[in-house]
Amino acid sequence: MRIASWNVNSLKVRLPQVLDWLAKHQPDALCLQELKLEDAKFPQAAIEAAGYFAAYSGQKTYNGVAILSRTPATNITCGIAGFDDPQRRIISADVGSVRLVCAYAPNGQSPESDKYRYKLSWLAALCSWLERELAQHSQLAVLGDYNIAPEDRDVHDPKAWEGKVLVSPPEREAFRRLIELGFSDSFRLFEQPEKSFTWWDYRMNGFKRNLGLRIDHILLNAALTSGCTGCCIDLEPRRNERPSDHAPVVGEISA
DNA sequence: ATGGCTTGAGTGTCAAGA
Repeated sequence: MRIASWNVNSLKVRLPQVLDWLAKHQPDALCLQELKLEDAKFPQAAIEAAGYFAAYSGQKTYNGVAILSRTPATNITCGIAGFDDPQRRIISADVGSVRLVCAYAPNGQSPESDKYRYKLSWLAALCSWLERELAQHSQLAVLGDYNIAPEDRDVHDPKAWEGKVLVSPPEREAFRRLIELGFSDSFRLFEQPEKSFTWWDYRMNGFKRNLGLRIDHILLNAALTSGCTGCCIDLEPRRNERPSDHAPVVGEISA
């Protein structure tokens, strides 16, 4: 089974690229973040014409998440149970035998910001919720934009980024707590090129100079980890005209 | 140098992203 995650930074703008990518890679499931459109404007017909079902939770202008799948998703739920949040950042569903969680973590803006405090409380709520989800699903994968670069090797210039949002110790600690629930960072199960990133700033030719961060991740529970045969970042869509600033992450699991 | 691009909103120019 092929599963993938992609922050598209506006599904309206990126729809043709998403359709191209689906046709080329034929994933069993694709988790999307930052749709930036309300549900009434979700391009359901175009997705279905491409051979995919869609479960989505959107809002105007900001956030918004979706799970596209070749077979219909079931048991669809939105949000983090017990965490009241108007921001549409989580959608979960069963696809085949696997429970998928599509997540878009808050950016946090800067460590001094109220948005940073919201990010940390959101991550804490995610952690305690996923602990309960792990107990209820034998095969659980959490895919998405975590807005956290877990280690210095996930940062193009660790010195320049030290203490900043996306790499600060409290954020990395929150990511570590997720892993310690019993997940693997599937990308690190395999040998990977140095300076592998999933996001590059639009400004200053960030992609061409590979000034990036690895902030999009596929986390797998133990059962899925043992059957994972690959995880890679697809750089190709980042070279498109009008690209998203994020690249897709693709995982291969036996499920 | 706290900028730089891109998007959505809305039709000026700003908020937000990362």
